[in-house]
Amino acid sequence: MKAAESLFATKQFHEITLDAVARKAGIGKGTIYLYFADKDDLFFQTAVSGYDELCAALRACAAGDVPFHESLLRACRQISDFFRDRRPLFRMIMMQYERALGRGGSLRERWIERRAKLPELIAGIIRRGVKAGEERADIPAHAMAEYLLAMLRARVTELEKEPENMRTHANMVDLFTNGAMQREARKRKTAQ
Amino acid sequence: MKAAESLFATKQFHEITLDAVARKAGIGKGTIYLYFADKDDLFFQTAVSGYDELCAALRACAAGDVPFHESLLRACRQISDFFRDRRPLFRMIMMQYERALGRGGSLRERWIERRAKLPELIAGIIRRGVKAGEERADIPAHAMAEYLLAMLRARVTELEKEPENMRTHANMVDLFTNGAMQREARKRKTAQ
Amino acid sequence: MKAAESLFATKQFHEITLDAVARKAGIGKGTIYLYFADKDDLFFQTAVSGYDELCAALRACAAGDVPFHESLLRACRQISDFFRDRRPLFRMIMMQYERALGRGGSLRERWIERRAKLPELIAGIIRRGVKAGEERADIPAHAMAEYLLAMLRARVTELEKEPENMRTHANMVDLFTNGAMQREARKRKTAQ
Amino acid sequence: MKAAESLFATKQFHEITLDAVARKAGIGKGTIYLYFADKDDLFFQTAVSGYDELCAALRACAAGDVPFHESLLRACRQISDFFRDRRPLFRMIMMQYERALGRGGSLRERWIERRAKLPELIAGIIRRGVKAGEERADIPAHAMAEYLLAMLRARVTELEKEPENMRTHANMVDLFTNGAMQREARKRKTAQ
DNA sequence: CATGAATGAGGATTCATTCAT
DNA sequence: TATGAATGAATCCTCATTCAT
Repeated sequence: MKAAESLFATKQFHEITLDAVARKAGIGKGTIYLYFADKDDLFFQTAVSGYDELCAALRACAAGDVPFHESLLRACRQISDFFRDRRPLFRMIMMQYERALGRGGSLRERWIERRAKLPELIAGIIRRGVKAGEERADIPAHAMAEYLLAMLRARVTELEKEPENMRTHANMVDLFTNGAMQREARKRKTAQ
Repeated sequence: MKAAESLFATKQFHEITLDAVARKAGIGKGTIYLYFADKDDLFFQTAVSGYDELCAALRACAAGDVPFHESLLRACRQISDFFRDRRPLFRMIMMQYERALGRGGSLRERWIERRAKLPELIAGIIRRGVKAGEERADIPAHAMAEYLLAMLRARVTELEKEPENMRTHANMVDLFTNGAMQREARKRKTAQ
Repeated sequence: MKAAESLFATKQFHEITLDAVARKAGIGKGTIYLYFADKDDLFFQTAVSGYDELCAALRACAAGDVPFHESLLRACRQISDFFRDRRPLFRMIMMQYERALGRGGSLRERWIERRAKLPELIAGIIRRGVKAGEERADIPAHAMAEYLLAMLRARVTELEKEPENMRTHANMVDLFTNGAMQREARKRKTAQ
Repeated sequence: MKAAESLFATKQFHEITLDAVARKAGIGKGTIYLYFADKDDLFFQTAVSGYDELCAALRACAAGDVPFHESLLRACRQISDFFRDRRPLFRMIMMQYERALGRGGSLRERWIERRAKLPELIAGIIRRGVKAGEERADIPAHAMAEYLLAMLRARVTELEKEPENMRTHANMVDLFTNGAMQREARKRKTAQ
């Protein structure tokens, strides 16, 4: 799986041969088929397993008894760092998502189910904020979680080339928390 | 290109044969090569062309002289509707992005350049808000644009199955504008 | 098909590569798949087509207005000669028969149906003999046909190495017609 | 060997994996190689061993002091019953024959030699008939044996689906003994 | 003796691409 | 300009065979 992941750094799924994977892993080609049903399965398992790693790490770090806002910030950092260090894995996960969208079948189901865990973790944190009366309750927590994750994704991909200080996590989470409107403008509106 | 796009609804790039494309398009297989350099090019052109369509439509609709906030909302609706109607195209664009990430080459450059146009359009709208003193200025407009687009993407994909009233555009834009914090909590904080 | 047939002279089905077939036929490997569904199909079609050739030839020669006994002898010669000249084809037909025995499916049906034609031709000749009161009627004509064909097969395979004069067609047909019992013995029995 | 034989009931040689054989036999895959040189050898030995069984059984039953004609009938029954109960073995033997035809090598020799035993046994019985003046002497006994065996084969395979009373052994042996010609016709001919 | 994980040569099959018509 | 038959490189996958345990 590590071999597959590392090769995904520079190539697309259909450009990676199992020959190459086996060579990189230092094992025989047939050996792959002892542990994976086929090429698809290898990539699916790799994505799933990496995803599970992230969730586990996140859960571990979210366990601490920290204030809600700090908790959210830490989770964002954790996720970002994870994908910064393992960019190919990030792409593999996106690929599985792509595949799940395009196609029916049990694979789709399995992935959808797996994928739900990360937003659920974030939603859990947000729910704490809602309970504490700090976060708005008119939007479902898991929807807000998805929006936050999407912003995170944008930070990692589209804003990748941006200077770091233009896209700090604090910055991003502040945008998520306080919104895009200027303070003064809000006061005016509230005053009306 | 239409044939390619429609086939992408249910298949991955490497599962779509040019035979199938030609059959669907009702033309000879060789004919494809009269208009496209190769398979990659066909898909690249298709994505680019669809993307340009969206940008053109967006520009047209953004041209009107509407208040900033309304403008933002309309743009979001436009983009969402476009991709709702042309989901495969959405996936093709994601794929080109994937590809651009993974690989160097002129294709990458060409795509990155093309892709910048949509966020730039949104950033344009946001800048109007900043100038009007309505939007915060501490985060670059194009970063905010990317964040907003990411949220939009989440709405189309991850939240697809959600009941419509949980994820209206108004709702989403409100989250983007006013943030996740509850009003009362904000008052308290401001008061401090 | 000719290439496949000729390669079958010295090799088993699973020892013949499509590479070899294509090379022998002087065509590209992919071309085979334009005309045959897969390797199995190539061999099936080849056997069927050869078999049809034999049947056609046999029908043509059986058309003449010759006395019954002579007719039978000629048919035997025709079949023997055909398979003598095309031994690999004979083996391919046996193989299809093997396959049809072992496995269900439409292939089995198709072959069984095809195969029936040759015995039916022979049975047709025998029936003429029965009608003329020359052949016994207590055994169905097509059963007798199968027995005769089996003897013919033995002549071509098991008795292949035998000196020709020990296994002439006249000889074999005489055995089939008059049986293995000695004349004198029969007289005795009849006399009883 | 039993596992190999039973798998041959529904599959061709090249469709049977040693994995399957080992699983069926309830032993490890490597164990096969302790007793057989390779896959070919396993199937060869299985065929040979089954063939030897048949010959042994036949010899045992032929030993009794029965009239010639009865002896022939019994032998036919014995062979038919044997193959009726062990159809896959029948196919394996045919396969070895096929292989022996197609290819040179010591395997071919070994098989040809082995195979000769069954016709030889039948020929032995027939020779008794010839000596007793009951069977014709103008065709070598072993050729007649081959013809009879071929008829037997036809009964088991081609005529398999036939109603039993159309293809009794008595019937078949009668055809072999007295021939296909009608009694009356023979009288006429003899009278001439 | 028995095992079964590991191997990698080997082969069927696919499909982007070409080119003669 | 359009075609689609022909191509063969490329690749997934199988499975007989080995060998360390």
